Amino acid sequence: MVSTAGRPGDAPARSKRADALRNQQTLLAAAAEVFVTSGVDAPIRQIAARAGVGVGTIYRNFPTRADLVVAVYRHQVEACAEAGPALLAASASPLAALRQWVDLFVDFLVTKHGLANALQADSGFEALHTYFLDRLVPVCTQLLDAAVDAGEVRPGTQAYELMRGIGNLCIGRDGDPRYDPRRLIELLLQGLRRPRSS
Amino acid sequence: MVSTAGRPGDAPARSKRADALRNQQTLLAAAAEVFVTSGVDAPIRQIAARAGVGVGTIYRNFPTRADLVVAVYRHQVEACAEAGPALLAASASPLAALRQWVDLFVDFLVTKHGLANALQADSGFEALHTYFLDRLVPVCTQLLDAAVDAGEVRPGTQAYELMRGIGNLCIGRDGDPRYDPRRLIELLLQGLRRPRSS
DNA sequence: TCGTTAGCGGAACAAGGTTCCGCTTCGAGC
DNA sequence: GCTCGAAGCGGAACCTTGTTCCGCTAACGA
Repeated sequence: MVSTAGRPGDAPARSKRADALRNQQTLLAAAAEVFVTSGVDAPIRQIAARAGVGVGTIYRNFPTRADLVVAVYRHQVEACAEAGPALLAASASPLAALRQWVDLFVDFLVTKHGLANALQADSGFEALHTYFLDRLVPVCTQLLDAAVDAGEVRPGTQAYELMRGIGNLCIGRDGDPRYDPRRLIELLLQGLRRPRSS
Repeated sequence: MVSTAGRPGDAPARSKRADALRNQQTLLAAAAEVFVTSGVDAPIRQIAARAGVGVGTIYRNFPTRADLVVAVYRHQVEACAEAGPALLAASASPLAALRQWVDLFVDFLVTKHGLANALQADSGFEALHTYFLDRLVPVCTQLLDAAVDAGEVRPGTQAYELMRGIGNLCIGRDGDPRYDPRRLIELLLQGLRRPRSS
């Protein structure tokens, strides 16, 4: 059920046309965006349109929806992980970097929660989950520590706990205008700040 | 979102053609059967066909799928509750009655689990759940006690626990031939029997 | 530069949801 | 018992989405 395309890093056995590879990347990015705006149940056509490809191309690369969701998941974990240090280097302050990173992370959670649905009882889900933790907790820790070192954030919060809290805040929203997780998460981040005085 | 038709027992505000009322009952029974065999996501057409009505009739009575599922749920709880004493009176032994009742209960669980999905974050779900407990635990207790009194079943098991166990056994099966909850439940009931000797 | 073929787009088909309207039948009033 | 207004019905028609298939395009090895 899981895509047979190699894990990031290993060269595909051989032969794969350059445009096909490019398409796959475009597709992953487009799917990620559409998942965020329309959920993981978004019509295939919508994703195809966003990516500017035909639906056939999606089905060729990802025979089932679960394949696509898993691939996006990996892609997002990777992107999120790489974005951490990059944001830290580029941002004016570590807290700003953390905030931007959390924003990416929230987008990613849509896919993650959709994944849980799409895979249901499928095994291999746990493997993906530990992969996710192993990869992202250190990144979040790095951002958090930097913000603490810079004196922007009070010490004493664990990355795992923060990520889990954010994850839980993102549960169960479905376009309900009365519940916007991002608002709450912003509050959470505010709460993280080191008190002005003291 | 919940059907506006009155709860069992109260006369509808006024005027409701007899055939319409009859149809509604037929529909509930048909939907329950179809839910058992095809799950709560069964096509509307299939339910209409089973009931021998047009799809329009379903939409008129139950505008959304959730309405239908909720109505079937109530209907099933009621049927299950009423079947308890009836089976006890009609069966040769209390254990046989219990066994038949559990069979009804398992059918009902399909709807119940489907309901949880259909309603998701919808409130009112808890209300239905307590209604379910209040109504059925006493019935199950009665059957269980009768079987104990008849010496067919060892004492010491609580109805709530038994029902919950059965409920949990019914989770996550989806036509997988390798997992048939009814087989396990049968084992459970066997385990309930008073040891031959002693 | 050429030929092979991987890969592409999207038309065509399938399946299910939802709406709508002309016909049927109920049942209140007489 | 008969009449007639309208409640209620069935199912065709239409819409959305999933999935397959095939003729065309263009990448790339020779």
